[in-house]
Amino acid sequence: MVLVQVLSMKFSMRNDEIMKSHALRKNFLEFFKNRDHTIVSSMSLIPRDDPSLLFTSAGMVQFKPLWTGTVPLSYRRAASIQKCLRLSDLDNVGKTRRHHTFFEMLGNFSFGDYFKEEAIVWAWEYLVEVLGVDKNKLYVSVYTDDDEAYDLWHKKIGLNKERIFRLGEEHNFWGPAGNSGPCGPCSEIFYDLGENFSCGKKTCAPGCDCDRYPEIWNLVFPQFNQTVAGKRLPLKNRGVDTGLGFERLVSVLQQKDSNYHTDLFYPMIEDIIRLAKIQYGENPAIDIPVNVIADHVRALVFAIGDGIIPSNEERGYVLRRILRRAVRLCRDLGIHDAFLFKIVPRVVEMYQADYPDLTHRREEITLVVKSEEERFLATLERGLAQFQEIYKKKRSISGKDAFVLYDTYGFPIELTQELAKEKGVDVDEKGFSDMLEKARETSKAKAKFIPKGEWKILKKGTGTFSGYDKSAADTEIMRYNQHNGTLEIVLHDSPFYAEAGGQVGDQGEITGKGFKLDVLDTYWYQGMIVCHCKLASGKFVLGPVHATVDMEKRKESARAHTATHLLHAALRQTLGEHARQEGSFVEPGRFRFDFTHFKPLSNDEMIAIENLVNEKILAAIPVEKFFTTLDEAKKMGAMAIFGEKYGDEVRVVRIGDFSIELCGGIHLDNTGEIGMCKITSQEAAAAGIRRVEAFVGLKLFEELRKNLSTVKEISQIFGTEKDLVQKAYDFQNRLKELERMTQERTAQLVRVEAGKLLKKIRKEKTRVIAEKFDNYDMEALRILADLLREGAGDTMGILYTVSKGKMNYLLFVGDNLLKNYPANKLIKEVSNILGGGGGGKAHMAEGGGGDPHKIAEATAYLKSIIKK
RNA sequence: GGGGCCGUAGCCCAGUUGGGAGAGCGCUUGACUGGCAGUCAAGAGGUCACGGGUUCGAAUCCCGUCGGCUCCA
Repeated sequence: MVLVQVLSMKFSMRNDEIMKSHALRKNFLEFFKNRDHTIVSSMSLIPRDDPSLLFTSAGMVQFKPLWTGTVPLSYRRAASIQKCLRLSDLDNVGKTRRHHTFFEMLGNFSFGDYFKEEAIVWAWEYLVEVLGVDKNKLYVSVYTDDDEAYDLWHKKIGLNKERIFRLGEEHNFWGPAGNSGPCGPCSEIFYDLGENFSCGKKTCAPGCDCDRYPEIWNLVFPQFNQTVAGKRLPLKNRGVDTGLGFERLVSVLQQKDSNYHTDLFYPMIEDIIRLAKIQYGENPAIDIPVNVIADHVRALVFAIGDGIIPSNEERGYVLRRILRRAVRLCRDLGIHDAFLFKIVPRVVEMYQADYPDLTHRREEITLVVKSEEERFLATLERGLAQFQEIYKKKRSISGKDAFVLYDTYGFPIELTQELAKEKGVDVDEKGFSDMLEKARETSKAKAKFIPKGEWKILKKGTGTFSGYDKSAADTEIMRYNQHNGTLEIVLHDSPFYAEAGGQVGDQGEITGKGFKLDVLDTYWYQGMIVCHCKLASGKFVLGPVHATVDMEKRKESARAHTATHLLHAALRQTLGEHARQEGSFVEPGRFRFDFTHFKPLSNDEMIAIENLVNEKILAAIPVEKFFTTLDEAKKMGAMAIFGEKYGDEVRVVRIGDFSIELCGGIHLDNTGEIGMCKITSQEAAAAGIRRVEAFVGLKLFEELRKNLSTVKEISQIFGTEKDLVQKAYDFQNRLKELERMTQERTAQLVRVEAGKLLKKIRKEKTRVIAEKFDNYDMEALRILADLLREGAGDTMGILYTVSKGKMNYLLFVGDNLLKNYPANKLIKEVSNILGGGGGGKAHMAEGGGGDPHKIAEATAYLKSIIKK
């Protein structure tokens, strides 16, 4: 039976159709399905429960807990095609023919089932028998002392010794994805593209960095579990983890000399060269940027498709970097406007058969890419101006300048170098990279909270979540991790809900013999629910513990969470089916909700949505929560968000016939418990994505009470409850009017006063005056001083005012005296005498403080110096 | 999570080491012109993001909060 299947497949591979990537994906999964493997669909690029991983970076990521035994096995063999995103090769992308940021990884897996023999036999069989790959072009490697694998290749497969290489830890020991987890020796299969692709070194052989021998299939034999500290412990379900690089495989089968010339990329490249009006395949200086752009756009499409939005932190930031790198390369091709977004529809078209979700999100992805491109172009423009400024001032660009441009203004170092070259100056590259390195160090030194200490394992297993039905538990600690005064704790029976689906983790306390821990947060880590705790009292000792969830906070969280479901349904009903959830953040009493919609909500829409939500609250509809299969849930019309679940079982939350969603979060039993829901703000979260914030329950009530009491207070001030807004405007206008009038009057008054003083100065022929003005502010004194300076250029004087026991004074100096007696110098002496402080400009200075009785003394001083 | 830069009129921004809140564009009104474009003149518009502190005095200095940009993890 199996044989027939293989033969028929082999036959069909002669057909060109099956060499197309789409057919190949199916073919691979079929092959392993026929060998009793469960086909598991690709996980999102956002790993579900591993905070140590930024992206799904390998096919095995979603299976990690299956080897360590932290999750019960629902199958022992699996095969998958996994979307992956890897940043570690970013700089290699484009330089080689085989590195990518985004790639698909085909893989077959065994968890405590088959081991090296089947893995090797099937891999060989699939490549040679089914796909008809020329076995004379294949080489393999094994780990230094892995004789078992060596013998299998040599004796079982019959491979010549010249074709088997023993390589060291660097090549043939597969470290864990992230900083811990399953790992083990591996055996790789290489394809020889021929001498044309060789680096030409004598040492060039499988494992070489150059393009000649791409590693197409890596067969890993996980048998250790690496701890954070780097210790390797035996793995519970040792097995097999293979990764067949899809792009490389397709390239071999379609007999292309580069991954970029396969049907996984070429249609994009055709678009790029057509739109940019350039020639491809003649000049590496053009080909390489084109290839990289194709790679990056593909990565962007899949990442944004999985709900990641370019931003300045974490995953979003990585995305931003990828996009910006592509935009910069566009400039090398002479493209200065937003361009990448034009390629997006092609990617969707190429991949939608196997990734149907992309189809629904095409417009959104395009828009996100476009607006992010435009944003970066603006950043570039700013940086360009900044560069010109620095250059104009200094005629050179130091490493520090380059770093500031990069670090503060986001201006790529490559562009700085290009611009500097045009100007004929050098950039101190070493100085730049030194500063970057230093910045990296300081950033790393204050790294974040992922358990850093060593896990102490008291009992094997992951523990379970029991908090759907209860708020407290008597239980025991399965493992803990103590580090710098904080404790990470995994409970056997955890009533604490771990952060997921936008709902924040539970808080509460864990008490034991003679100690109490505050649970500050709860999160998922490799299939385990971990409580982040701080010792509140006593001394932490092992033993039975009592765990209590802070139910007040949780109830308010549940209010907010159930309200998001109502809001989601209300948005779709009011705005249309396109209003899909993009993400949410739920905390006690309030929530944020992002959804796709292309313009701001109007006032009417907002009211309609709020009304609908509150109607459903007042209708007190029961909230049902139950587990079922994914298929069954979809049949019921449940909306699935990005969440990925193990196995087939999913949790459904249904609110009458109004809302049905897949959700693992904590919900109320009845919508009536929400109390009330009010949207408090809306804004744009990204292009095409709106964000609203809302309050619910007690927190909303608090807010309302605060607002009402404010209004009441204002009413009391105005003496009426009617037309408060109009009243406020009236007051404001009246105030302005009065201010203007006061100003005018002071000006008049000051003119009169100035006239009097000028007359006095002329009459007395004095050159130093000192006058006190009650109820004048500094503004009036300044105007007065100006008038005096105009009328008497040979005079200086002190004008002062005393109010509330405080003196303020102003020293002015006439134009003819300016040079020899600048006011800002004199005021220091004067202030010394008076006992205050002051400063200002040459013609006028101000000061304050001090003793008014000493004004005579200060005047005498001024008179004394002017005589000199 | 850790750095850097920024937040001033409707808009783009200046504000020189703490001492009169400004320019340009836009807006309103008036004048010239048969009308428009244009020119000239006058004018309106600012809690200097917010909250503390230092000071006789803060847009300016210090601390905190919020928001934007940016680099690193």
